[in-house]
Amino acid sequence: MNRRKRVTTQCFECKNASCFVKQCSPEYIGLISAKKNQIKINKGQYIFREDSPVFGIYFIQQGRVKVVSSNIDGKEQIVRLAGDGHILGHRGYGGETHPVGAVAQNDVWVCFLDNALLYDAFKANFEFLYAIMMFYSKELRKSEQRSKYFAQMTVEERVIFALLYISESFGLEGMEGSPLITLSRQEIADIAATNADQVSRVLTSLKNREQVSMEGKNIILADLEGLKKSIARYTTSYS
Amino acid sequence: MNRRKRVTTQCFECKNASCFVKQCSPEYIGLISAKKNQIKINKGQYIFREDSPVFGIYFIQQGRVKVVSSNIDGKEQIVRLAGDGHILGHRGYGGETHPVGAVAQNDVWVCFLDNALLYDAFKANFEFLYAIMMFYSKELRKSEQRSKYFAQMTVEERVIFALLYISESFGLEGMEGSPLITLSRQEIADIAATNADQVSRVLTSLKNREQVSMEGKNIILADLEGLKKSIARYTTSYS
DNA sequence: ATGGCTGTCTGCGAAAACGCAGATAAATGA
DNA sequence: TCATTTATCTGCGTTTTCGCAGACAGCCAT
Repeated sequence: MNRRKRVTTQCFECKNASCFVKQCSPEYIGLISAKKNQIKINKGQYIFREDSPVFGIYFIQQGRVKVVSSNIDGKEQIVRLAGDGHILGHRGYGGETHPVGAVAQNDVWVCFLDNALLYDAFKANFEFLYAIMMFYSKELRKSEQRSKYFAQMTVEERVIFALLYISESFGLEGMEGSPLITLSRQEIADIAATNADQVSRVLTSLKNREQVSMEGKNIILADLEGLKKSIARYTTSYS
Repeated sequence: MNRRKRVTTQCFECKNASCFVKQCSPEYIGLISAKKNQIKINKGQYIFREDSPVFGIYFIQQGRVKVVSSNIDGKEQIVRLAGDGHILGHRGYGGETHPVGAVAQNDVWVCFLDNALLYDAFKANFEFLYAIMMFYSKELRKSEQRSKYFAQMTVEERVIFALLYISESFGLEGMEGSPLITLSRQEIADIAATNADQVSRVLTSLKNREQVSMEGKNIILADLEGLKKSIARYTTSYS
């Protein structure tokens, strides 16, 4: 279903410094370059779907991605936002199927490494495997921290958290350089674990307090510090 | 503060088959045996505290442990229950401090491997590092699955989930072989992300439906299948 | 411009969950 | 054993959150 296009960027000439593949030895970087599958996914398309079999892991070369997981009623929940240098599909690695799906938020270029290639690379490159393990460790910390926060926060606090998380993940700028959020009310709700109605209510309230302003239907975080302060009792990082 | 006692069980004579250390080469198992720190922690004592520095990882040889994380109001949340062969402190590995604390639920024996020993063992034993990475991957899946479920479930469903989780983690048996739960209302609440009052209410309701019965203040899951059925629309595993 | 489509906002009633406080039961120590 | 402490249960009023429905605004194609 995805419209996929083969392109050719060798890893050693890739400008993405944070890519995990860079942890491998030069010879292996060459091998991975040759064997990897570089794919372009158009905006709105799935990179992989929930419950699809796990063939390998994706490394984001460029683009913005949302990782989603749908619940019983078919409603979506956004588990994570990912950008350049991040990896995708690692949740499923070692399992049968992907517990989540990944959707391109704009045009995205990813490098796909299949299970066999990955296994060989892990075996031959301690630094690579170790870096990926550390990444998992960090992801686990963040995941549990987040579920701890969400269990305590009110809807308003969760929405503010979501806004800050989005701005930190995607880092867009609106007029006057303030952080800009282009996701829909529903998508914000999917992050904040609530519904679009509540997001609207919170936004109205934040508008009245002049902590956010609108640019069309996009949101500008006018008073970033004020927003951060209102959830500072929980945390200082939003990722 | 902990009352700790040195004992001496060599890894190769340890009956715990699922210990990750078994993934290492025979020579390394010997080395770890010699360098590890085997400790007994008495019931109720901390194995490590939240926010304490990370010196290494603990491997549970025998015993039951609850992993807790306290929130703003000082209330505790139980993140995980762990038993024989499980590891502790891995959440903090790679970070500065432990994001969680670990408390012995009964007398516990653990083997402590410090950071330097671990790093050497990882570097020299691909299978060991790979197994730990897979463990992280699985933990991440479970953590996110759980927070997804908890966002959707009602209080009653979360309490039932907690009961099933406890019985699966600690596997105790009461009279007639039915699963037995010895945790307090407050501890159950700490798992189900609610408070002790609500747990009481749910238990009363479950008693009326004859799905659970009491043995003193302990809980017997009289109708295990019925309980499972009532949350089957979410999941079939509770770990 | 016009009509239709989609996304957003907001008022209202209903449901869920909470917190408190008093009653009751169980466990502990002298 | 009895008294004291701790844990559990339950009723009630309050707060939070939700879901629905109608109003409104912006965007697109004709």
